[in-house]
Amino acid sequence: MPKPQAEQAPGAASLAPLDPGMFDPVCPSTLVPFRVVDKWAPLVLRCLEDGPRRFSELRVPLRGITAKSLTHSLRALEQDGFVVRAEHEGAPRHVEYAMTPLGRGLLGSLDTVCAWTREHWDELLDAREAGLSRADVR
Amino acid sequence: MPKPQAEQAPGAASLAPLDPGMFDPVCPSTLVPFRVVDKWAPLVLRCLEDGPRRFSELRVPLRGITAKSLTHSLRALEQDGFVVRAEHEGAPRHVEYAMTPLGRGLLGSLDTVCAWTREHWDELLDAREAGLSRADVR
DNA sequence: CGGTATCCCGGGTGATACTG
DNA sequence: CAGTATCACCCGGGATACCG
Repeated sequence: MPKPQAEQAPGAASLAPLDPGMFDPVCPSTLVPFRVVDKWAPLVLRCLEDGPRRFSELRVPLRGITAKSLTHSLRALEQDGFVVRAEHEGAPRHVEYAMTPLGRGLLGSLDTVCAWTREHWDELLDAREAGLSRADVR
Repeated sequence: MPKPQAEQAPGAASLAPLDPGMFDPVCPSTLVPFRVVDKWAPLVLRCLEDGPRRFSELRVPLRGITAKSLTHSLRALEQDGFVVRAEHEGAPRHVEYAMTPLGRGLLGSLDTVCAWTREHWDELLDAREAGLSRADVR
């Protein structure tokens, strides 16, 4: 485990200074990069997979997300270059969000995790059940 | 995007009911499985990569983690079957934590994300910088 | 050594209302 | 339609103190 970096406040996953190459055990954002830690961001990204979507279109599959949270995630994803915002003219207003190549790449790499999860789904469930019953005993 | 499942409180990532195969846009835990959302858990797992470690040994690389948080993460990882706890006898007390095959598998799949991150590090930094300066303008 | 038990704080999240 | 503004709440996480 290389070089535990000194002064990195954990939790400052979003705009923290970043250090290439090195694994910093204190900063989750190096392990699970950037917005992945965010509650909604990965899901928002996923929803943009098949093409650009409008604000209100995004709210449908992400049931329960508030406008505020969606705005927040979109802004964050935009700042990190995973998503682009395009404002088309006309009334009523029309705004579209789309994935960038970078966003697509991130999503792709996340897919391998998803794939692993699906592959080992039964083991995961079993292990958890076992873990829970053991917790009962204690 | 298949079947948005009805009643899944987002945020209940840890012990929520899980649905195999399907992608549930409301539950982050299907995209980023289980403990990955947790702040420390992935890092704890990472620290166990090279072999079993004791409680206090884990606290070294994870600088700044409190005993409470470490305990919490370890318990969670244990419950989900990613880690095993072994209590050896003798005074002073001696407890060791080790990865299970499942844990190793999860970590492995996470590694692909890490690899992607490292590969695209420069792009990530550039994109973010661009995003930030754009944020200034607004 | 390997933890618990408390207290406390900040922010992430939601609910609701309002606006260009 | 695409958001902002405001309030309010919960709880993850840290600090500190204590225990077997």
